[in-house]
Amino acid sequence: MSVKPLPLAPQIACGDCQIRHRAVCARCEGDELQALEEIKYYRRFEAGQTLVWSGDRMDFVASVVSGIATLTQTMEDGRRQMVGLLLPSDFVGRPGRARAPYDVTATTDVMVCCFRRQPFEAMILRTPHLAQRLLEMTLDELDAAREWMLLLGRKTAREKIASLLAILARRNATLLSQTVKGRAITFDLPLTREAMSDYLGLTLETVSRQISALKRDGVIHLEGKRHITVPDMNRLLSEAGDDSDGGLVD
Amino acid sequence: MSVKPLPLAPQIACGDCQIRHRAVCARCEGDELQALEEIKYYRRFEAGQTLVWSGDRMDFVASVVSGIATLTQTMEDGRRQMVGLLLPSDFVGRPGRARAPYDVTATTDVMVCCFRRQPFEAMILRTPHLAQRLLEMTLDELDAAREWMLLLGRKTAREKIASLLAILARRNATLLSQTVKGRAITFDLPLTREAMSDYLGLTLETVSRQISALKRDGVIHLEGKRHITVPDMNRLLSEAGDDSDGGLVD
DNA sequence: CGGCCCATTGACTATGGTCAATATAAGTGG
DNA sequence: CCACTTATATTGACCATAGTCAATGGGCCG
Repeated sequence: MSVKPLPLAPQIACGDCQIRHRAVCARCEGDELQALEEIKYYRRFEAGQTLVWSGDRMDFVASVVSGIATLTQTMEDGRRQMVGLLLPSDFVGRPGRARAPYDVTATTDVMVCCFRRQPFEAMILRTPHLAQRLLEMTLDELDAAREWMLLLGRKTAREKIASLLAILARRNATLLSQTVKGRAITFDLPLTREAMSDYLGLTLETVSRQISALKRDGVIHLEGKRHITVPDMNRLLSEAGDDSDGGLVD
Repeated sequence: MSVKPLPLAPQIACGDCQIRHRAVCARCEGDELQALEEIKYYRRFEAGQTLVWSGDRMDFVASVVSGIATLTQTMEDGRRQMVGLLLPSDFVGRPGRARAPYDVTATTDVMVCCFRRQPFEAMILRTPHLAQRLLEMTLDELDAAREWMLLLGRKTAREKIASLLAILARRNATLLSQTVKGRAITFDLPLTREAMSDYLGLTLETVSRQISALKRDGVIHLEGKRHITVPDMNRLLSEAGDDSDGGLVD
């Protein structure tokens, strides 16, 4: 794996930032935003690079600005489980904790907005807006983790794949503010089969077989290995084992 | 199921409360504590009772004072997955959310300290200590949920059981401030085989078989159905698939 | 072209699930 | 007090789902 020097990350003003209104900083204005501006710096990572290794010292916390990263836990014998999927605006790291408990890996090219940990921790204590937003985001992550526990513990391989595809399709639809109802949805898989298997608690062979099966059954169409079309979102959702419109109404 | 009127829950002053220094209220003093005192009330539930049904309106948030409760998700066809185990000092409910996303069930007799939701939400906004403590607790829960994802996605049935027993043993040891190293540990299972299976993503038959297997292999001793002795904690931990002393050093 | 990575597919196996019988303990009511 | 019921747990026989191991295919890049 060749480690090329990365192009220096551009410094973006908070006011111009794409994730300004969804990230930890969402509720900060004026002085508060200025204070964040002073302790932040950007970093870029290429697809496949590891941002942090489990057990490493972390001197920053960060927001994902663009791209997708994953949190994974690894057992001694090599079994791996992804425990988080980080999308733009998601938060990495924990105030008050110096060591990373998971590997953080870029699955696409990723840009993060890092805040030096010490000043950020101090800021949390005196900036209620920051703590409140972080609380809200953490509660959302907890909900997502619990949804994932249901998937890992009780869903079949086919349902697991359908659930993942549904999440990606929904996310893509909201990004493009397409309507999900009715019309076909199209997107690119940002994950390899192996990453999907780590996420779903399956082997990559099972992932591959189930994707083929969903294709055979017309639930999805595939172009190449990564480009997916979902002709009928409700069909996909019912394959996922959720109530047919559960995730859409909300 | 006969629904007896429960004895009225006693009103305890915050100063006398067992969980005073571990619950959401831990960092509140003086006026803040007084404000909490004014919006709180206690409720008791018997083993087996449901505190809240998924989808119900919840007009309070709460701290578990004593006993054990569970959070479970249920699929339409009845498959169930426990997504949280609530021990004394743990928090139930989410500020800013009116409907419960999970069933909350008492597995032993339970006492909770409820805070009326509206005033509690208002208090979060103006009491940084409260928001900060809740953030910390939520981050801990998120870590626990992620640990659980590794278990659900990647561990074998035997490892799952050993992991659960290890958690219960450790918790019991800390409660009694016994040292975990060396000497044998003894405790009662607070969960039925079925609840264990819901927690572990297994069937109750598999739970039963694996407990029998651990007994046969001398990893645990059983008296009756519920009383467990762990002669060698390190043995149990290595059966759980964690590094042999991972959870102890900390 | 050759090598590498990612993905697919097949044959076989193993782990845990299903269905069913039986055991055990704790009530409940005659 | 004992028969009866009910809830909880154990065990066995069989089966299905997903895992393992291995061969093969298809892009992409040097």
